[in-house]
Amino acid sequence: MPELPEVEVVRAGLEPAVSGALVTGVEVLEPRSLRRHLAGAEDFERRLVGRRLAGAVRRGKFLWLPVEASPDEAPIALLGHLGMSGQLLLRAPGAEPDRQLRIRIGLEHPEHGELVVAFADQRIFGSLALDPLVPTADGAAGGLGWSASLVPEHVAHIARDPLDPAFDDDAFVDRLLARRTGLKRALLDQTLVSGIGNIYADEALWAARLHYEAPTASLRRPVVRRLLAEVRSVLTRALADGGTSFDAQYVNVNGASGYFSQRLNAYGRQGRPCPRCGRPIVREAFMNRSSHLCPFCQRRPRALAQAREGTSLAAK
DNA sequence: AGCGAGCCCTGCGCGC
DNA sequence: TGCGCGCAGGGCTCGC
Repeated sequence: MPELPEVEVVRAGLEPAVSGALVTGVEVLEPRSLRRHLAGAEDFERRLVGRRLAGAVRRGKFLWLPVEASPDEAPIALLGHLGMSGQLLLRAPGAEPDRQLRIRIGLEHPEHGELVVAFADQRIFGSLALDPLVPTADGAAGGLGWSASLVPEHVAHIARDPLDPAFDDDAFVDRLLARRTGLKRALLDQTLVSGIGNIYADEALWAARLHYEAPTASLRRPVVRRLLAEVRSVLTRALADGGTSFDAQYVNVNGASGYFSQRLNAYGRQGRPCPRCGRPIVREAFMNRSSHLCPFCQRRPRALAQAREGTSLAAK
């Protein structure tokens, strides 16, 4: 579910509440939400309770809360990924349990007093884990929200996102042009560029008038640069609106929805008019998901169209 | 290198 | 009303 803007809203909401807070208790209600913490729930709880959290950091769709350094342990962080339906909520200690509550983390903050970080997740594709921090490959800060050049081990292979000051535009363009794949597939590849999911890929492609199956190798450099600018633009605008909420699945740390769904031009708008040309937006199957596009504004590349015709003729 | 398939899951809305 | 189906903001692993 949540893509970069939604995860950033959550990070920004957590930051003031968790920075400097002591972990007073951990309650694991659903062990499957720790599937990426291989040592299990008991280990997770034992190593987290009594530790102090140092902030909230994000790279792409990954979020982590660094644990304050201890003299007898290598640096670690509480790593979270929301998957398709995960939420991190800030609650008062006595509050009613949230729907699909999986893990509760009790905190004592020097200024804000007692509070609870509740991890709720309908589909259990998301997870929390304690992960060792390792140095970043480029020496720059690990992500947004913290100056240390450290990143959780399980995030080390994830590319920087387009809102990261250390994102290298030229390197991204070079790497994308070197791929032999379809354009949307490349945008969704978190090892090439992170933070983009199905919604913002469709929105950026619509804005740049590019077809999702355009072969990456066929593109010209300025076209890729323009696409990157559109990616940044849509991520930034969505963030300013508090993210995209279609239902109660995505909410900020206080349980409130974002408003960017009202500004979507292509995603989820099949059958409705393209805001640019008025012709209907269509939905097509793609990677066991969907792509939404305006077939007029976003023409299928000719070489690909011919190949398709060839295939269908051959099939007859 | 890249891709498709399979897997990890729950719950909602729809048509019958 | 009940049931089956398709659908959903993600990502990891494996075999080809």
